Amino acid sequence: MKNQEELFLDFLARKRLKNTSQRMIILKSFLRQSLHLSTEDFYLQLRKKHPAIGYATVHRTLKLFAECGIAAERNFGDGQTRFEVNYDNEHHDHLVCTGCGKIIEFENRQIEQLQLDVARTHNFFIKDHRLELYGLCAACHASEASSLS
Amino acid sequence: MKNQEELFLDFLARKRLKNTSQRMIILKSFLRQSLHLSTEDFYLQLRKKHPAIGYATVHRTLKLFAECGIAAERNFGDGQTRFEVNYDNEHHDHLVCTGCGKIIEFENRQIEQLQLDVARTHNFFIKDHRLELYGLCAACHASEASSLS
DNA sequence: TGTATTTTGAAATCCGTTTTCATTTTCTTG
DNA sequence: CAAGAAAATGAAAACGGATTTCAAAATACA
Repeated sequence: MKNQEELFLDFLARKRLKNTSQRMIILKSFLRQSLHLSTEDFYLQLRKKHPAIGYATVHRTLKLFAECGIAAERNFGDGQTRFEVNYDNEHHDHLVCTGCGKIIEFENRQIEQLQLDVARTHNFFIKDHRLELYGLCAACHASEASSLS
Repeated sequence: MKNQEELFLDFLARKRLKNTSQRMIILKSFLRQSLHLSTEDFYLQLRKKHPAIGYATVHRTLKLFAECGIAAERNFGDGQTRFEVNYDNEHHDHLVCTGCGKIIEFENRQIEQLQLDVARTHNFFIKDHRLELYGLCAACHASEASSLS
C-alpha cells in the first residue's frame, strides 16, 4: 500500500504533469488535516504559512487530488464544495449537524448492502453513492431544548 | 387530507401573502409534472404557455412551495437545484443515472431504520436525510458495454 | 544548458441564484 | 365600493463560489 504522497507523484508522472513546490506544500497541508474544509477555508488556512500561494492554485490542486483519488469532493447542500482526505478506498457517510456545522463520519455495512439490493431490483449498476443525515448533535439538541419558550 | 392547492392557499393566508394569478398558474403547472426539474428547465417549460411570467417569479414561487412543504429541493451534485412535488410526507431517495440523467425514486424502510440506529449511536437527532445512488441504468450500462473497444 | 511544455497568481469570467427597484396588483377597511 | 397600505411582479443588476484566461515563471525532457 503506497502512501498518499507516492500516489500523487505517480499520478503526476502518469499524466505528464509537473511536480512543483506549491503542489507538495498543498498536499502536505491537506493530509495534515482531515477536516471537511471548503476550498476557501483551506486556502485561508494555508495562507497563514504560505501567503504566496494563490487561490487558483489551491483550487486546481484540490481538483487534482480528487481526480487521482486521494481526496473526495463533498457537497452538504450549503453551496460550498468540501474536500476530505480519502484514506484507502473505504466509503463512508456523514452526519451533519445543522446547528453547529459539525460533521461526523460513519460507516454501515448493512446500509451499503441494502443499497446494492435496491440497485439490483431497479437494474441499476451503482458506481457511487452519498448518504447524509442532517440533524442536531447532542449539544445543539440540548441547547435548543433549553431555549424553547 | 388536503390537496396541494389547499395547502398552498392556507400557507399564503397564514403568512399574509397574496394569492396571485401567477402563483396559481405556477402551482398548477408544477403539480402537473412531477419530474425533477431545475428552476431553469421549469421556467423554460412554463414560458411556452405563459411568456409573461418572469424567471424571478418562478424562482420565488418554487421557494415558497419548498417552504410550505409541497415541494422538495434536491441537489444531485450537478450544480443545479431541482424541485420535485412532495406528495404526502413520505420520504424517498433517488437512483441517478450518470449516463442519461434519468432519476428513479425509491423507498426502503430498512435503510431508514438503520439510519435511525446510526443516529442514535452518535447521539444525533435526525431531521432529514438524503441518499442518492449514482450509476448507470440498464440501458446506459448496456450501451457502454457494447461500445468498449 | 536550451527549449518546449506546464504551472502559477491575479484578475476576469462564468453561471446559477438571489436581490433590487420602480411599477402593478391585491386586499383590507373605512 | 373606493382609497390606501402592503405585497408581488418582471427586468436587470448583484451576488458568490467555481473556473478560466493570460502573461510571466518554473519545470523537465533532450
